[in-house]
Amino acid sequence: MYRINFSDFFTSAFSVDCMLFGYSQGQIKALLIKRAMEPYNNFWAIPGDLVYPDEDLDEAANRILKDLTGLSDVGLHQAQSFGHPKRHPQGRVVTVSYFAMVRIEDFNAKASSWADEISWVPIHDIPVLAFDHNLIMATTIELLKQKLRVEPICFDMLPDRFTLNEFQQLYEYAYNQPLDKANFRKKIKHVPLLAHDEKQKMVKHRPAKLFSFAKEYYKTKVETIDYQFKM
Amino acid sequence: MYRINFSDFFTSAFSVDCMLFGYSQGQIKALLIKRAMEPYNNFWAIPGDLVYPDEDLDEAANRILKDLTGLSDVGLHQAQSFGHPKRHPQGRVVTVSYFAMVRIEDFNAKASSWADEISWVPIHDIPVLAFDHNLIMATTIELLKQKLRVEPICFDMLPDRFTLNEFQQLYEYAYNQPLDKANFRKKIKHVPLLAHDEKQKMVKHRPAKLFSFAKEYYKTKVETIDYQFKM
DNA sequence: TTAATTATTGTATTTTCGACAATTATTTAA
DNA sequence: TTAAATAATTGTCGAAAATACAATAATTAA
Repeated sequence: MYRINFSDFFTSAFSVDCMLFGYSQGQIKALLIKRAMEPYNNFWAIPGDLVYPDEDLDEAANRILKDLTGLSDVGLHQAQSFGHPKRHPQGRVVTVSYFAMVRIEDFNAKASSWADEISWVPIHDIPVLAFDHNLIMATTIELLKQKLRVEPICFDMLPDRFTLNEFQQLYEYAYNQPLDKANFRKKIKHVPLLAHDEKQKMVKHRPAKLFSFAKEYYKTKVETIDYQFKM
Repeated sequence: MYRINFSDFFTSAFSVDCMLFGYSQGQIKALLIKRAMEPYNNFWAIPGDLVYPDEDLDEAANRILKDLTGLSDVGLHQAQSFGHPKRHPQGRVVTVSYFAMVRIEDFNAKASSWADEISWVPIHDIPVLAFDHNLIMATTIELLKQKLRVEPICFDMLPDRFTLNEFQQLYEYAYNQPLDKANFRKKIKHVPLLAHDEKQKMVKHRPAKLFSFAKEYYKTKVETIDYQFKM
């Protein structure tokens, strides 16, 4: 075991990568930015930034989110950390990845100083990305899918009022397999939904009833609802 | 938004905290070390170390594990990262926590340069720890419990040959609730176990049959076994 | 040989799963 | 105004799984 000076350890930086997921047109999409600087100029990338010396990781993730979208008070989930010594060409940068779910329609994500252009890309069609961002993306998408099974976080992506079919289609897209309508409705019967009188409009067939997620009620009852396979 | 020099970001260090879990006497235990240096001299802590400049995170975790126990080729799971600016009194240190499951009987963990003393402590009786290690411990234990539901990792803690009761008691301790024997056996009927002719010895009652986990078989079949609640 | 102890297996009821069928409400085109 | 088309919604039924509880079997210790 070799020894180096204590101070030699304090020569790295860390960053936070902040993945945003949304749902539109039957697809779950991730927000990508086109880099406007070296390294990897013009590559698509996950939005992220270095963490400031006096910032906690969660704070940094929130700052980036705010910068990019104007949103605050969004539920951020920490995913994995990545630290290959060569992952960043300009020095040792360990990155912590976060993800959050948002309603794409609710706001206009804005290209900030670090990006020219942004784009919502279906998670099944992610292009080649800068750095090790393809690895980060793939790992984080797996985590998202796991959480979708266990926590009712999909409602952060759905519009405030949604049809049961939209709800179902989100899961169909995530797991890439069709689900039976009738059975899906039985499975979600313990998820607290509010039924509205309002119905779908502008559709050329029988309109579906609209529902919304009873978030407040869920919070008080969360302990008693079992979303998880139990051993 | 304030601006600082690029080079000012490269002033932090990384550490890896490496939690070991084992199972003995009906309890899931975590390995703690008693620190033999400042800061937090004489406090119990999670074994960990700074990451070397040319090391990947996983490598560092493996190195620590090897140092501490002599073991390599142990399945390490990354948990969460923690980065409060004040979490370490001597500078900015972001830590990535890992955990692994081992058989306590299989080896003698040795106090290394950084520790006087080590101890296996039941996860339900963790004392006050150095740094923010109580937070790290609690978070990681939750993650362990989650993984126990979803992946057959408990066998890394059990002896090579175990009784079905030992298997069951591990889960009872983890979730802190009694389980019905007959029903437990039905639930695990799709877990690939090898039954041995050998039986328990030195017990003052009818000896139980011994089983072992069919790891190789499991690896080939893992795709088809569903350990998880499916939406 | 018997009491004590724990392992192991079984049964009966309820609940959920999974595939599919039937019915209902609405729009659009004839 | 009516019928066809489309999709929403609800229902049925057998199979499988979960749950509660009971019965039986195998050992040891006295």
